[in-house]
Amino acid sequence: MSVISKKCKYALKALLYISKNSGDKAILTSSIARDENIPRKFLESILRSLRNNQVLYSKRGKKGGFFLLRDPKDIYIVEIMRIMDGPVAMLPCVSLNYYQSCEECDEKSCTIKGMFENIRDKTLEILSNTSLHDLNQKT
Amino acid sequence: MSVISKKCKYALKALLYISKNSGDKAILTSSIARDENIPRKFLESILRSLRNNQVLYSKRGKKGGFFLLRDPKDIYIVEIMRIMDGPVAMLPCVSLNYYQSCEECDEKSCTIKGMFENIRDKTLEILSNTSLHDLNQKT
DNA sequence: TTATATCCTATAAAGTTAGTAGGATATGTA
DNA sequence: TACATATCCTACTAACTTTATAGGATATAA
Repeated sequence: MSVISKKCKYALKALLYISKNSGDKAILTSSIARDENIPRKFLESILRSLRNNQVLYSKRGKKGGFFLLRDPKDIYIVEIMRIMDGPVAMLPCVSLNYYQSCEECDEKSCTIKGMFENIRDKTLEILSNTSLHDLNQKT
Repeated sequence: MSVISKKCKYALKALLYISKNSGDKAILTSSIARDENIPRKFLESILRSLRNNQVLYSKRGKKGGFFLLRDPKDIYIVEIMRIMDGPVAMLPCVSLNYYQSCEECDEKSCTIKGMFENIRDKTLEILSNTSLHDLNQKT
């Protein structure tokens, strides 16, 4: 399957939620979990991972929670997907950020690579040019 | 990960092999397995599945093997990928052939669907217009 | 000092992937 | 008919990934 993981989907939903609701107050894991129907403990680890990757900033204790580290206009979907799910490409040997060679076939004479490179480029064009802000503009 | 399965990759390689080498003789599983470095028993089940889905025709016994049921110009990659891996889309709720609703979110107000529909369309445009014949033309 | 939130590690159930094993069945040829 | 050959079929399995859950440690505001 070429389907993204729930982890990735939850991450996107959570970031859009934070992006939409953040004023000067920190956003709580529990609020996101409640409003977006995401298992709280699972969400916790997702948010922590986004923090470890410089997407979110967090504050512990009372009045704690999460903030975006950057403007929603500067956070592109491709970054989140790579953090959560790894490669965007459909073949590891065609991935820009997570390249892995095929053991069983000779890449030079491979006749399917080209097509998957095209798909990768079309996909990246969209994912790299869509920000959290863009998605929150949708009605 | 949005990576296709090995099963799917093996299927594509096998079909390209059959497409390239088929005269009036049937193509043997063992030849494909040897030349394309695919585990024979695994390949057997892949080819059987392609036969069950009207892509291949098979003959048992001595002088048996596999043939394409259609002209390589009429077998598009999208068909093979759907048989082997199911949905092409990155979200089940955006899949044309394997639609599944999201339980946790309201599809009407979902702000990420649109982007994934765009990616789906760009991807399908390529996969639906590339045939086995097209890929075998590549050097 | 207390309530509240994140942080961290470990664990686990379920599902998927990537095969393997062993034989049943069909078919061309001598 | 006998035999070699190739697909067909079912069942099983090891490894890996996904999707969480449990239980507490740590930090912070009031």
